[in-house]
Amino acid sequence: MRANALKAGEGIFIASAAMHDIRSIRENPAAFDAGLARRGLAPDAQSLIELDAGLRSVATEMQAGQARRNEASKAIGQAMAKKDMATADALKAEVAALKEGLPALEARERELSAALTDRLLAIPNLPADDVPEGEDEAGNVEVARWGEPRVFDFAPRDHADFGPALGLDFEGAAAMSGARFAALRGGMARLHRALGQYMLDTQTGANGYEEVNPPILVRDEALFGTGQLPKFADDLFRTTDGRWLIPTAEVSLTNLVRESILTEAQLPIRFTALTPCFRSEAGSAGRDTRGFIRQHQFEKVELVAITTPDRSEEEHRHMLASAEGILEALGLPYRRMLLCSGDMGFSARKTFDLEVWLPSQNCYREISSVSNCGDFQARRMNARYRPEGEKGTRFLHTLNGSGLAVGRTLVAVLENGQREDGSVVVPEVLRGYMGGLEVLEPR
RNA sequence: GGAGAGGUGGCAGAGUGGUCGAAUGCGCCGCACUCGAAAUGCGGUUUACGGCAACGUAACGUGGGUUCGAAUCCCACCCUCUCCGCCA
Repeated sequence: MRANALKAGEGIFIASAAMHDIRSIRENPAAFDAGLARRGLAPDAQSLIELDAGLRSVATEMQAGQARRNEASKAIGQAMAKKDMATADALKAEVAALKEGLPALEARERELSAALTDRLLAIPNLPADDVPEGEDEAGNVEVARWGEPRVFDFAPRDHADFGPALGLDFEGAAAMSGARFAALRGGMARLHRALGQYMLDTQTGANGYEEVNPPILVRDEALFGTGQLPKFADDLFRTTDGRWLIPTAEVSLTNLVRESILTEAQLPIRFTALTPCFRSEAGSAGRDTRGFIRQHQFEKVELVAITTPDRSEEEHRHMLASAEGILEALGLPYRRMLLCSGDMGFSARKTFDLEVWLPSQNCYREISSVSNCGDFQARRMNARYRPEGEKGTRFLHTLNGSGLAVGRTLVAVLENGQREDGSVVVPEVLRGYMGGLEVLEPR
């Protein structure tokens, strides 16, 4: 039992309710419901539209009342300026009567507006048209494969078995922190560091991402913006002062543009960061309990792109290539999966997962997830840009992906590079980061 | 942690209960003048929501409250700055 669930009224509810655009739902309810259906969700448009209609009728009535009140108040001011107290007092009495029902209308309007916002905040992004139909991961489509899984002349072992001899210390970490923690020691720590540095250097180099060292403790608003809240509070760690540990640097990097209006010339913006990530893993009891695959704390090099709608597909491809390049440089076989409508994360409209080959499990395991969120997060964050030669503003598109998860990459390097004697070959591109070390030997 | 100051339009900056969505300056856009430019003059220049429109409503950090009426008064929170303390 976790205590993270936001109590009613506790959360920060974004004032200018953007998220899903109620106007477009109103104009095309069938398309909205069809999108929900692809997500495996029940139709909701009808009920949202009724709520919205109720809200607008109350709002109209409220505004009419306010208009009358404002008009009379002005007249009172004018009368008082002329020292005509009799008229002023008469008007005051009149407005007082007028005002009878107004507070109730205002309260009702607030209530309905908050209710609509709450409903809209809890609805996931709708899948893009080219996302395949499917209920769960069985519906994902393999779209590419790179590299040949190595043929072993001995039975490849699980990293959890041969890792400890190389400095992967589960017991020491468990003694102080509990399950799902590990301490890396000696060459293992350095290999992990080398991986992170190599990834960061590559993303900031040829791939054009700006390095950021962001906060990893954030407030409610940030998590509402990227979509972890309000629905997934139980997956997160919360501090005693009400902040949250980020589950991914996507939160920190994307929120860098919250509530801002960018010029088209500033785009695209590409951010990368190497940060610790924290996840409660509340819903994954029993899964991946052995080894370094699923930890409460892990490091990840995150990629985030902020762009215009017409360029977000292109940016998605670039991000995918940026993540895949790391796997290829490390010589790790992987496959690219296009996630089906039922398996995508809350904020995504289209996601590719990269899965790396793990010989001990004889299968591919997720090591990166690269998503185009369209304008979904931008609406929640109120992040806009000014199109050149146009008057108003439009919502940005945001994308995020791992480039890559450092801990899982370490696992892949260990397992794919293991030798029968329990040593591990250090990939060539990392050797410069390891003082030229070519092989990690058992201690 | 203690003490103090402050958050107003793209920017600077006035406004401390009444025709204030907000003076003035800068910037920006248009027009005039000019061969052209500068200078000058005139006009314009926030956003969101509802409405076919006329128009209405809301917004002066955020959220509440007082009042016939709030940028202005009260409460809470957020943020910035200055000084002191502590600290990697």
